[in-house]
Amino acid sequence: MEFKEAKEQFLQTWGALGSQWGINKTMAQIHALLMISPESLSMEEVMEELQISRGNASMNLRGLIDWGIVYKEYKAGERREYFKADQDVDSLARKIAVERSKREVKPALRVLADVKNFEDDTSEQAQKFKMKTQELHDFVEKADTMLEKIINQKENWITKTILKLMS
Amino acid sequence: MEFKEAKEQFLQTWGALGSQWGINKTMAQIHALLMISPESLSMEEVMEELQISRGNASMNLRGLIDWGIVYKEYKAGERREYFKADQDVDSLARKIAVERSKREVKPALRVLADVKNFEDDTSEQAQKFKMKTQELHDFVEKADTMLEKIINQKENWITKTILKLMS
DNA sequence: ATTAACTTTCAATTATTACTGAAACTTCAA
DNA sequence: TTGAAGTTTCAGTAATAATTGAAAGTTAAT
Repeated sequence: MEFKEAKEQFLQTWGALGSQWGINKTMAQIHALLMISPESLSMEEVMEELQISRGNASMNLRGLIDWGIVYKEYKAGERREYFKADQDVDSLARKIAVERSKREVKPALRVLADVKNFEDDTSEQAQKFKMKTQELHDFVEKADTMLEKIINQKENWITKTILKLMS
Repeated sequence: MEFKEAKEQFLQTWGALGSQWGINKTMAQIHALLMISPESLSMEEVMEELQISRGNASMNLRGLIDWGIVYKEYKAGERREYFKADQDVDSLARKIAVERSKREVKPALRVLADVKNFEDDTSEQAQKFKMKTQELHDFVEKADTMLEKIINQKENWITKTILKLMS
């Protein structure tokens, strides 16, 4: 395998992994590309490497910046903007987790908490419903708390977590 | 809010949460429906409650059975098959995690491990690439290991994990 | 062996999500 | 203040994923 080919395959794989875990393919690929590039890249270069349109590149770069894992860089005397990725893999994962919790889990929790306040209904169905939604709410809340605790350990959170779990 | 309405909203929300986390909407909804039903349900009943087609119901029920979180039940003297969900929320989450790791993470790991065996290339690009893909591989592997450790704690794995993390 | 009750399959359709490309917008240098 | 270099926006289009529904398949009672 040649380097170029390896790079290609890596970008593909990372993109697929990303889209399975809630980041869209292009976004994951751009991030991966910036990760492995020694120098920051211009939008033009990103478009060229990944064979994507200007619009796509622009939107997803902005997305990455919004998520706080990619930064703009201005080179002296250059008009063009350059982009570079946060080099720290840990912080990437941490940011994704926080973001997804905020956007998806928290709103769902609100609904789950609310949904058991229906008008009195003593049917078996209604009683079981109340019980189960409560259970699900508690479960999701706990899982979310766990995730928060894990990612809030500064530095090497994965290693630290593994160690603690072995005790 | 009436019970019927509450149930409706719950099924919607749970479906949305599911699809964001890699189970398709209908599958998540069927599971949720079975969770809150005091009795096991026939395919007919599932179709009726969720307003979905026979094909959809059949495919997703099978999917749930494949994932090991829903079971068939045969009632004495009845032709029809009934379905019931695993009542334990914990085990549901555990099974999803295992399944996704197997289907998505493990294959990606193989690629990440492989991708640095390209023919000699001493360019800065290639060196950085080797380094970063190694880093990503180790990261993903660690995260996967962490997940395994978490879910392998029998009973109340979330609670146990939280406790350990507080130490 | 037939048939009624039920389940599965899958080609066609529909819904959802991502991507393109060109026009509009911004910025800065002359 | 003009225009060249660059970026953003977004309506239209393409790609992907989920769903339908009808036909084929299965099962078991008669």
